[in-house]
Amino acid sequence: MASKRDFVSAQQVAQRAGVSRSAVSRTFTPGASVAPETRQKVIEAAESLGYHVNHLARGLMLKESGIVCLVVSEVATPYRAALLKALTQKLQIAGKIAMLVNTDRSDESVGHALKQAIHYRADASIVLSGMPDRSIVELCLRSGQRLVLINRDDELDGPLRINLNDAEAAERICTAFARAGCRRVGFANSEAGTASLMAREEGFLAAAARFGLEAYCMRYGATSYQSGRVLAQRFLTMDNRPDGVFCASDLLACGFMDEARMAFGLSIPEQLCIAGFDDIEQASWGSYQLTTFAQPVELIAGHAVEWLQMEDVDPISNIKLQAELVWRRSIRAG
Amino acid sequence: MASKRDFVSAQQVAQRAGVSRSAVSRTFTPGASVAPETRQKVIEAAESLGYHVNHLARGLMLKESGIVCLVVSEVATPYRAALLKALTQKLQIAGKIAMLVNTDRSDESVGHALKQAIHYRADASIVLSGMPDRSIVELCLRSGQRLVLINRDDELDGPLRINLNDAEAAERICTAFARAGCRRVGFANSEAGTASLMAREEGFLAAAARFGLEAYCMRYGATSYQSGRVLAQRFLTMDNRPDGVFCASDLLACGFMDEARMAFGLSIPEQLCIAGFDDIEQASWGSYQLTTFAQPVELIAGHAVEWLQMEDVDPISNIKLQAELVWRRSIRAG
DNA sequence: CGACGGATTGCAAGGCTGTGCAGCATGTGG
DNA sequence: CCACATGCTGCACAGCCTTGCAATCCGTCG
Repeated sequence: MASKRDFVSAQQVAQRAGVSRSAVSRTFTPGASVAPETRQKVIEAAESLGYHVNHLARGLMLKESGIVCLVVSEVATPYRAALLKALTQKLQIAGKIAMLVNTDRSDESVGHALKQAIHYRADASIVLSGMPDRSIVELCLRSGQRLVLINRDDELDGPLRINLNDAEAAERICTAFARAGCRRVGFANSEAGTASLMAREEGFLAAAARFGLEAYCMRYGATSYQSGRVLAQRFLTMDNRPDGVFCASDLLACGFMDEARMAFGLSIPEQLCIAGFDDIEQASWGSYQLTTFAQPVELIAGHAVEWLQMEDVDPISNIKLQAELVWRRSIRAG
Repeated sequence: MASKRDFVSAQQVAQRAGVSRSAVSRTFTPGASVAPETRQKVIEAAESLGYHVNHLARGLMLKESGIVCLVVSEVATPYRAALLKALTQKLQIAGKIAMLVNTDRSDESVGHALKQAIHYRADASIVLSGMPDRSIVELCLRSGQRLVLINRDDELDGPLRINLNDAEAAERICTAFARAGCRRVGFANSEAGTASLMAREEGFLAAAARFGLEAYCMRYGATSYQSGRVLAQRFLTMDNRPDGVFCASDLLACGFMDEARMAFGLSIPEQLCIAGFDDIEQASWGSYQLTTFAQPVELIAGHAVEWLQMEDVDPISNIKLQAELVWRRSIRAG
């Protein structure tokens, strides 16, 4: 196969157009000085030969590949997929191209991903999952690679860190539960232990304490639909089952709701109030009508990509965005 | 920013290790002849400097970039996201890296995507959505770029074409409906007009005719949950509403079910049988329990990636895979 | 002890592009 | 008609890597 590889080079175009190779290069470089006539000849020759500038060589020269590396685990998850979509779209508009690296959430594999980014001299990397090792982060920064961490810890300096007001959001849910007349509330979390997940948990429990509500917290498995069902089993078989449960993510919430209805015959929100986080598409589906906080996916992607294009950036850049409450029908009105 | 760009090169490693640049290169080329002692020195120097082979330059030399371009629209859709995940994983295992290009389903934008692939000298492109122009396909092939079309038309020669037994699957659903005692059946389709979608439609209608079932067909909007609801509205307000509906995709089916239950109070499968296609995660959720055909996502991805790695390939390569029926609870047992 | 073979190593070419610099032609103004 | 500014163009180099080829080194055998 490799033997068959035969792309047309600027050299050939130049020959065909009867000009120098530089002229070809300049034709495809915006702002370069080329006579309209020459440009025309070059474009025609390029067209007929099917020439396309080699971005590998170009990246080599300019030290700017145009590649942005997206580091993600669980791509198929609704929230991740939505964010991925927004990011790739904005990147394309900005003239960048997205490289996708799948990780298994282990920090080690995130490191592996970032090494790939370095291999391809990516202009930047955006991390949606896991937490890279400090040493690798430094390596990236040292080689002039921008880094964006979305909903990650914010220990490290250098990268842009985009986070949400998780704690406040949790507090608002707690308020809503209180207004709905809930007495005992619960927080259903996964064992992922992400910074944002933990912030929601702490925020919720703190608020519950302030409201004087009895509060329980449970963690189980991955942040998935299945875990939601298991958590429902555990919560709803308690002696004093809670009548309001905040799930750390919509997937958990969907699983929780299904289990609550089918295995326990509970009606939502009459007998049990539920809230989620993310506002994945399914949260709006008829069977769920889940009250939840919407991740401002477009905004996140927008800020990330905008930051990547800025000339100079502050070594400590933080962006805090607001997750907006989407009121549907899984919590009783106050 | 670009000014700050400063990756360490093989030159510097060589200097530090006190060897020639070739030695460095050979150290990182499997199978090359290097003395263990030299290799050790090089590796240490590389480690301490944070050297990583420049895949841009390497791709330039070898005429093999290691990049595979994935052309997708509606990335956030469950089936697409699942396929994307499987593909990126298999590609990573094969030592390739995935570039993701978002399209808007227009053939023109698919062309744009493939041009990006050419720019970066991708080893191959995998098209999951839309249908590229013949001229661009030829350009890709001419430059030695492999092409895989998943669930697309199969007019063009050169690319690998992976398809499913859509028609047979539709037929089996029709059989199941007949066994369940359905009298009037319907096919709910979107207006996307994809080859696979149309094959399901035709297969279903043909089978219905053979069974002597009254059959209706409707098409509306995009292949989405919302369209499913609209289609349900239209089907269920008919004078002679069907009692078995095959939805062209699971998303449509989920929307259809929700609308049927909530707006029409129908119980499934007692009063209405529903089937879908894709077996997205939500199809297995408690609220749906949808009987559907499973896209063999892993197999599709496996075959695609395997084909990419083959030495020589046939100009006409077709792979036909079986979608397996997943029996849940949206069709009455026969 | 000399020759020979095998393992390593360095040199230099080749792959493709962008761009500073100097030369060229052309046009303009005096 | 000449001096000068202006706008294009081509040359050559730099950027980083892989690899064929020739040279070198060392061990071993006759």
